[in-house]
Parts: sequence; C-alpha cells; structure tokens
Amino acid sequence: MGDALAKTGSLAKKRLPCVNEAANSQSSARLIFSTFASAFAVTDTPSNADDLDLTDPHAARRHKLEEITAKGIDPWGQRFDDRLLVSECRDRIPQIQWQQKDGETIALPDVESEEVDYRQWKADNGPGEEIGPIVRVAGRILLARPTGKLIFMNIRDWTGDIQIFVGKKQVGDENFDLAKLFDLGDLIGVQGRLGRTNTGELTVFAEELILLTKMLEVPPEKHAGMTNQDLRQRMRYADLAFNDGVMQTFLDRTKIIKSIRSTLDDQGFCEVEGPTLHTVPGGAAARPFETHHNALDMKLTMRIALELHLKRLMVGGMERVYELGRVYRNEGLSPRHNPEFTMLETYQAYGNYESMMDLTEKIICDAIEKIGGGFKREYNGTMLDFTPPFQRATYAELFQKATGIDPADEDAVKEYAKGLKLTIDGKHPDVIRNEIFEEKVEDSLQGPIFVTDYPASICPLTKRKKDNPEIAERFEMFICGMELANAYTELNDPDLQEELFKTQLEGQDDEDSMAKMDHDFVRALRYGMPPAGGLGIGIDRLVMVLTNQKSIRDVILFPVLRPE
RNA sequence: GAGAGUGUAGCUCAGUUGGCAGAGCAUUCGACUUUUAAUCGAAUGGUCCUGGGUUCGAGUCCCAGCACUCUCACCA
Repeated sequence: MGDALAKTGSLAKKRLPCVNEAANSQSSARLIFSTFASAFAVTDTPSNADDLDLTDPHAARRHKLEEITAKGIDPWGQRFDDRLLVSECRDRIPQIQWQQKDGETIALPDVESEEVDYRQWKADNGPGEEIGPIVRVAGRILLARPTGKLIFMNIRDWTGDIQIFVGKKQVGDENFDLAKLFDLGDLIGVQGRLGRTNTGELTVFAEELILLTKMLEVPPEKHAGMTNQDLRQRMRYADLAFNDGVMQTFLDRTKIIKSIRSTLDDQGFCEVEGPTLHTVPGGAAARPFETHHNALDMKLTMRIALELHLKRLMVGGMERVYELGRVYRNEGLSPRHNPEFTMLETYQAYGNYESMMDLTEKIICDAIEKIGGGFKREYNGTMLDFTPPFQRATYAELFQKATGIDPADEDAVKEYAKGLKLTIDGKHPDVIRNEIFEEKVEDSLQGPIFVTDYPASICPLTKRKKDNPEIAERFEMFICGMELANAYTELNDPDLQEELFKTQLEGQDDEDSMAKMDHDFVRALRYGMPPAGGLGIGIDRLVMVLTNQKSIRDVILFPVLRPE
C-alpha cells in the first residue's frame, strides 16, 4: 500500500501537464488546472500513508482524491457542455434501434415488458448491432455494481436516474482506472451511446468518463436512505440528493406556487411585496418576533400577516391584489406549524367571501392539474375528492350536527362546554362556542370543505351579514382537520373597525387578540376601501396535502431547527 | 410549556436475566465483461447521547441533563 502511494506521488510530478484528455478541452481551463495540480503536488500530502486506515470510508475518499489529483485530473470539475438531462435521454429512446447486417434498421421489441427476452430477441434477429444516439449526461453516482473489468453505475440528475455501463475494453485503461476511483455520491459526466443492456435496461454505454466533483462525505445507506428526521432536515442537501421523492416534492411545491401566481395573474390580480418589518403586528392573532432598528432606535416586529398593508393598497385603488410571502409567528412547532411559513393573501374589490370561495377552488384545482395525479387523491391514508365544487356547510349546521345542541342556545352551549371541561368563566359566548367547535368539529372535517358563516365577534376584520349582525361573512376551508384557507367579506367601515380594535374581546389576552389598534389602518379605511372579498391560504399546508406529506417540515426546505 | 417514545459503527438497525459490542449497507483486499439493493471470500470500523449513581461487573438498572420524534397546548 505504501509502495502504491509512493508511486502515485512521483507520478504526480512527472505528469504535471494535464493528461485529462477526456475532460472538457477548453485550453484555458486546462491551463488554470495545471497550476492547480502543481500547487497540489507541491503541497505536502500526508506522508504517514502507511498509517492511513483506508477502511475508514472518509480516509478512503481523501486518498482517492489524492490519486485523482496525482493523475492530473481536477477532482472539482469544469464546465460540462452539451449535456442531456436524463429525462431528455428518455425522449430519445425511439432512436435506439437494431441494425441488421444488411443495413436495415428495425425497432426494438418492448424490452420493458416481462415477456420479452431481449437477449433472445437479438439472437433471433441477428447478426446485427444495436444503434443509438450519442449522449452526454451528468449526475451523482447512487449505485455501483463492479464485476471485474466491467462497472455498472446508476447516476441521478434532477430529472431521474439512468444506468451507465463502463467496460474496460470499451473505455480504455485510463478511463477505467479513473472509474475505479469513483465513489458513491461523486458527480460524474459520461459520454456514450444510449442503448439497452441484455436485460433491456436503458443505459449509456460509456466512451468517456469525466469526474465533475468528488464527494468527501459518506452517503447514507443505499436502500433505506437517510431516515432520521432531524438529520434529513439538518442536511437537506443529503436528503435531496439521496432520498427518493424528496426532490419531486419540492419541485411540486414550486409548480404549485407558480400555478397559484398564474391563476391569480390570469384573473387580473396584481402581485405586490409588502413590508416584512412592521411597527404594529396586525392582521392576525399571533405573537410576533421582535427585532430592533439601530439607527431609529425603535422596536420592530416581523410581520404575522399580510392583510393590513394589502387593504391599504385596495384603498389606493389596487382592485385585485395579492402577496405570496413569508410570515413569522413566535409560537410552538408541530407537524403543522413552522415559525416562518408561506401565506397567500389576496383581495378582490367589489367581491365578497363567496367570490373568494370560487377563487379558492380555482387556485387549488389549477394547481392539481399542474402537478398531476387527478382530483381524487390520497392524503395520509384517506382518499380526498377535489372535484369542484367542494362541499359547503355552515358553522351552525356543523355545530348542531356534532354536538346535538343549538349553537344559539347559550345555556346549552355553556353546559356542553362544562362537559368538555373547558373553562368558561369570563369568556364571551362566541369564544366558548368556538372552542367547542374546534374541539368537536374541526378535527373531523375530512374535506375539502368550506365552513361558512362564523360568529361575528370572533372575526374582528369581517363584515357582518346584512340580515344578521351576529354572523360574519367568513369561511374557512378544512382538509383532514387542517385549516387551509380563511376568507372574509372584508370590513370596510372605519368607525366599526376602530371600535373593534378598541374593545378587547372578553376573556382574551391582549397578545391573543387580533384587535391591535393600527391608527393608520383606520385612517386608510376612512379614505374609502371598496367592499371586497379577502382570502388567505396556508401554502405549506396546501403543499402538504397535494404532495401527501405528513409534516410541514417535509415541504419546507429549511425548517427551524435548534443549532447542532 | 406538559406527557410518551427514541438516542448503539459513516448510514439503517438488533442487543435476551446486568456477564467479552452485533448484523446489513458503506469502506479496504481478492475473484468476476451485461449487472439490477449484483454475487462470493476475507478484513477494518464503537465517547453504546452527556454527567452522576447502584453493582465484583452497566449498552442494559436508578437520578439529572441534552437532542430528536409523536401527542397535547399556543397557532395557521
């Protein structure tokens, strides 16, 4: 072992002019690299090679890194032009054909099918040879099956996996020696013919191998992957690179968000960016994160909602406006809560909560069409049907159905609350009603379902029903017990709004209340905000439901974690 | 913030009544030119989360702490 190292060491000095003919041959890149190689060769490599424990996976990778450098190959790669994505290789499958000796080409049989034995088929249709396009692919090595003078590898780019065939005779000694220095997780480029192996597997038959980047860490277990939740989130890069389906979930998230924007844009909505630093944390009932502005020496809070600034813009005449952005709430974590999360809020002048219901359906159904999978889809083991229109029911109906009591009967409600061991002292009747509702109804709403017409006093930013001031024109949409959307016919009476800000709801602490006085907002309303419908959608939760992920942390790339 | 569970090799996990620390994958060496989580043979690899305690002896029992997961609370 020591001998081998000594040899490669001297080799490095002899072969300083870059011998990596296989790599990209931009001469400037080579020039830069030979400087790199010489710098590396001069820098003393560990001399205690005899002590190196090569069965330590990390040490083995470091050692291969040195051997690669000693060959004059840049282990960190160069620009790699004209490559095809794996998905594009799949598009070229029809170009793989069988050419008989007389020059006639015939299509391959359905090699993917169980019944077809491609090896036998070739014998029956021979003599001849398989032909296919020359392709260049790049990706991360996920699996390797070396069989002597032959190596099968599976590489992955962000569109899929493909098999690589490396034969010693086919690629030549130099390429083959390089391939033997590849480890699982390395990023490589391959040029070769696209074809099929005897077993019918789509394969790039390598003619040229290029190391694009060496991986120095050890990959997770190749079958089980990285299952530890904490590690997955802490090292999202490894989770994305090695765990099946993770990339797809996040690409779907992007598709969903793009789809939401395009649905709204198509209907004439205008996207804006409100401030994330607020002086009054309004628009929702939540504890804010606090921060401090040095030059102004004042307290600022991170926004907990988008609402009040979007409504100011409605006053200004932006008749259809939305923001799709991050809000921050200083509260507990759970599989459904992350301290920062993405919300859509949108407002439509001259609409009401019913226009928002239609819009919600459209937003969700459009997104489903973009990511595919149909309106009937599974979430967490239950089948959900998103075929519009979604189910609708009033708050009172659902309350009555679940509890058997009339929500208008205050005494009966109080008795029921006592039965649930809820504390009712000093609480507003609507607050008690709502606690019962949350306890008995919400969790059981499989949905998607719109719950409409909430008690007015728990909705301080909502317009009351014309014929019943006790009821607010509001809906919430639930799926699997999760609240996904919340919409109002927006309150635009400045005096009533000011009144609602002033009167704290009975039984609610200041910090629990939505009713935080925002004088400028009330002034804005006095300038005249059109009657409007407003809608908020929890984007992370929507993505959870549409991508069938149980935890919000599986749809947020970098959820909040304690430091390592 | 409360309760329950988990923490053992780089990764995934076993570990019996308290009695020498185990497997698979990965890694290293050997064999193999159409493999499919390749296979076969051999080897290497440990702060058993941390700190105390009980004991002749602790991965295992007790106490405290840390981290994660789940449930609940706050909340969307």
